[in-house]
Amino acid sequence: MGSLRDVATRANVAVSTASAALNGTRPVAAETKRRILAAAAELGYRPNVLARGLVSKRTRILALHYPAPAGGFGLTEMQFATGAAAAASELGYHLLLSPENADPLDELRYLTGTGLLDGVLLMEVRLDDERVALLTGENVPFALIGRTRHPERLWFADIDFGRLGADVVEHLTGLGHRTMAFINHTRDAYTGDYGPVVRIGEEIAAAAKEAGMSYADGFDADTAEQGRAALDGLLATHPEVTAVAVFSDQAAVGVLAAAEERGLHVPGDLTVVMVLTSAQVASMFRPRLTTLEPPSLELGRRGAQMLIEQLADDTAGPPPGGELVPCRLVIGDSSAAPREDHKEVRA
Amino acid sequence: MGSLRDVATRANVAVSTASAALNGTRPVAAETKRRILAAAAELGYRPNVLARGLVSKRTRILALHYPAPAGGFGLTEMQFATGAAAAASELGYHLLLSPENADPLDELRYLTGTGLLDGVLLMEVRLDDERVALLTGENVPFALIGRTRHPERLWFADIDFGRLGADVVEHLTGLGHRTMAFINHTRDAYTGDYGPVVRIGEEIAAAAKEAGMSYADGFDADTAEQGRAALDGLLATHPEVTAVAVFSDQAAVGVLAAAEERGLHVPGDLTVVMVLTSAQVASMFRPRLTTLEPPSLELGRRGAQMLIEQLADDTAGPPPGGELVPCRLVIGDSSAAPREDHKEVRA
DNA sequence: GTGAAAGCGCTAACAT
DNA sequence: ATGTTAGCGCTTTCAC
Repeated sequence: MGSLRDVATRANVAVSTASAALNGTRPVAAETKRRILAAAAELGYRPNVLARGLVSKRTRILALHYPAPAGGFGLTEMQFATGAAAAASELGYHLLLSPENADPLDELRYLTGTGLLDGVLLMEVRLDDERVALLTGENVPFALIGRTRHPERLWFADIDFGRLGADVVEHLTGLGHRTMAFINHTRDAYTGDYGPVVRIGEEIAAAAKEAGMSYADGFDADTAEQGRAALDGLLATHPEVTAVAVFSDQAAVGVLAAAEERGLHVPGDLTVVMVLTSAQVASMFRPRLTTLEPPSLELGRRGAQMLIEQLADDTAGPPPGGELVPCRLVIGDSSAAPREDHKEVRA
Repeated sequence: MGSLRDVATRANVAVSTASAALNGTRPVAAETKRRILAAAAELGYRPNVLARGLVSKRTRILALHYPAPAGGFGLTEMQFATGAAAAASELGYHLLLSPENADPLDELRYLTGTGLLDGVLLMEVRLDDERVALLTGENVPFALIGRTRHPERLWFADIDFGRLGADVVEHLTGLGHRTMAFINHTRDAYTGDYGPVVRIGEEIAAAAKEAGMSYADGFDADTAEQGRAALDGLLATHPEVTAVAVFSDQAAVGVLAAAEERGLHVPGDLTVVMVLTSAQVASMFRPRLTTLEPPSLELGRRGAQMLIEQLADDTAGPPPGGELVPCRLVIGDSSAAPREDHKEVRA
């Protein structure tokens, strides 16, 4: 298929000269270079990345490592991969998918030792993710999509949860709401240590408090049935609530159903907004739900870019506070001003 | 980090013996082998895949090649990647994401010449996909997720569209419907040559005809607005229709909206079923839509498995007719028997 | 059953 | 500015 030697022979130069001409590693006379490039083109020469990597210790391959999708990935998670692959590709890198199997840590350690990778991008990062210690120990460059509890000295791209909380609250107060509730994902074994579930709850609560809104939470739900129960429970104890933010797509299905069963019109009687749901999915609900759409593609992109940046420049430390990417507010038909006579209606 | 040489030294054997012991390439005395394995374990030895690949010409790396997502990938497309990566991983292979950039064909040719890949998995295959000729010419093993117009001599995994058509029709006739319509994706520059859009239209029409149903199509839609218009147009010319199948998620939003505006109850007055939409998405509609869920993960898995199979056994030709995977019928709240007095109601 | 030696295709000193 | 020489870490003859 044509090796560098063939190119060199055809151009009447030494292999090292051909290499230099093709890579710009050292000066080559214009005429010589021309001959080499011509020979390479005629032969359809493509460098062997294995040979190159073996000696140069750089492969321009990154791995995206992710745990076994507990209950299947959603669109959001998948877009990390697409975004990261696109960014990597644009910068001349390749992205290897590295799903978790039987023994996650062992496999990751193994993979990083094979010389195949220049760095690793970690997805679905948990607050105390063990992969961080492992990669640090192995001295493998890495970056996170998401972040650990203490990401101060790490490269990471994550959602700007602070801003997300503020945006939700601002959207609602802007409409005139003075009281709201948040229905989070439940904290099971998986999500209990999963950053977004923890952070989002904290940040919305903080923003609501700061804005002087009355705030209710603790009615978490992952399924339609739980969502229905959540709204029932919520209205039983907090009948004054005029707006509710929901994290889980499925829970939102139940919330809307429960509202309808009670004769509550959305958004007339109750404003419903989603949080971290894609606009595409939010627009499938009826009414179309307002959502704060996660910047999934962008997070994937930024993660890959940061990792490559780090590879190019060893001296640079991670950006303080990482990269925080805001969500986009996409207003649907599910948010409106609260009724003036709200309390009377419910009474 | 420990090379094979280090292992050999530590075990007091030659490198070739260490290699043989680790790979089972040739008989090694039990005691010798024990020492070698022990040394490898103590050193935390991991073989260098670049060096190995350089000499053996096999890397156990596959690429998943996909065009730039026109309008963004949906969940379905993304799951091909997850499924393929999982299957590859289970069989000891790695999957490289290879998104299309500026010059798709050139890049694919380049990549296959770098010695990095054992084979390529093609996604979003078009009826006359040029990548097939290129890979055939380059003599690179490949498999398709989807298929071309003439896939007879190719390895491919695709949806069983024949069965899909039959399943849709059987579901509807089973409920008592005698007349139906299909709202396909529109055939723009992209989808006009895209297999599923073409095949699904043909197969549903054929199945309906075979079952003696009266059948209407030609009202295609990709967006909610087009979906609304499609139902309006459909009912204007075919008021007798009692059931409609829809391909596009977004179009379904419009179809449901248009039905409601006309005071048509779903499923009481009109049965609506989705085709090739995930149950997860279908369950977000209200009423929950019946759908024939595409076997996306499975297609990804089968594609990767076939490719690996092909790699292991050069002599075997592709399975005749490829692998056809059926969709799963997930019944929601949107399908029911047609009203007895249907014609009177509309009149 | 084991060892010595060659070489995969390339980059990176080191000469000239 | 160009050529020569050494490997990178491994698999694979070929001897013994």
